[in-house]
Formats: sequence, C-alpha cells, structure tokens
Amino acid sequence: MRRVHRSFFAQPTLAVARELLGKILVIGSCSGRIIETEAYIGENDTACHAARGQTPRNRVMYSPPGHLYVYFTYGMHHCANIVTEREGFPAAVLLRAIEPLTGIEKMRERRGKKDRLADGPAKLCIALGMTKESHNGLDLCGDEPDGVFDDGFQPKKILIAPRIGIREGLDKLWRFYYKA
DNA sequence: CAATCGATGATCT
DNA sequence: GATCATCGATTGG
Repeated sequence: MRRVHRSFFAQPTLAVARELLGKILVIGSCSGRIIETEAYIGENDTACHAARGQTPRNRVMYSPPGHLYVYFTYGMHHCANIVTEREGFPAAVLLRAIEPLTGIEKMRERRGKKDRLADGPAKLCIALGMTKESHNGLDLCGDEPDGVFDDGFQPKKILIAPRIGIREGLDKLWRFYYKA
C-alpha cells in the first residue's frame, strides 16, 4: 500500500476527484475507502467557496495541493476537502463518502448508534473525528501519518452526476461515485 | 422507497 | 440579515 504524493493532487481537479475513488483515506486510527467525491474548481465556479475571492474561511483552498480544507456549515456540520492544483489557484475535492475499513468501533462511538457511519460529507467528518479546529490546513503529504493511500483497488464502474446541495453550477457533472 | 422540513450558528455582505 | 458543498425525523405512498 503506497502513499499518494503531492504530485497526484497537483493534477487537474476533475482527474483527482475521479482517481481518488477507491483510494484509502487514513485519519488517525481510522481509515476508509473513498467512494464519492465532488470537484470545486476556481473562482469562476459559482458553487465553489472561492467564487467571490479569498476569505478567512476559504484561505486553505489557495494553499499547495495535498492539504485538508475543513469548513463548518449549517451551524452544526463539518465537511472535508483535499486541496488540488497549484498554490494560489483555489480548487479542492470534497470527500462525500467512504466505506469504513479500520477503526470501525471508534467510528461507531463517534456516530452514536447510527447504522450509516460515513455515507455523507458531514457524517464522514464525524466518523473520522475531523473538525476545522483540529484538521483544517493539515498536510496529507507530509510527515503526518494521516494521508491517502493506494492498495491497487479499482472501482468497477464510476458514475458521474451533478454536485449535490448547491444552487448554482448544476450544469456541471463534477460528482463522482461508485456503488460499494 | 421519496419528499419535506426544522435545527443551528459561523460566515460574509 | 441572508445564506448555507447537511442530517435525521417525519410524513405519505
């Protein structure tokens, strides 16, 4: 199982979003296979947090590829992205769902007697214990044990669809997923 | 199953 | 003051 390096995340965001499917996300003592992602690409993408330029919240999107961008929304939820492309260009891949692999008991504790542990962007953050306070800006390509790993698994059939939960940019098919 | 709706507060204008 | 890259409970078929 080899670590995914920064050069992977430096690729075009759509390629990263698609090729992240099937890879293993490791956060602390937990891990899961990525089964759903979405791409958010630059200030011209009206659904992207960076659509109206840099702000304190979205500043990590402008940092080098391979960093975690974790934000808080709806007054109660966190969502996690991995920054892509080049430093200074705000783009990232939203992690929407994983299939839990290790640390499942820990995830169950955090999720509190729920069946579906990590099949949504906020549920995934709860299961893995990710918050903006603890994880925003974390480098997944440095010395941290946290990161993305490749064990050779390839999804059978990748599906492509509009992104979820947005009001603009619905014409773009920038959501990628497969059936576990 | 699917559709609807309230919760809840940081963030930006 | 409005918006929000969501979730879970509830309602109806």
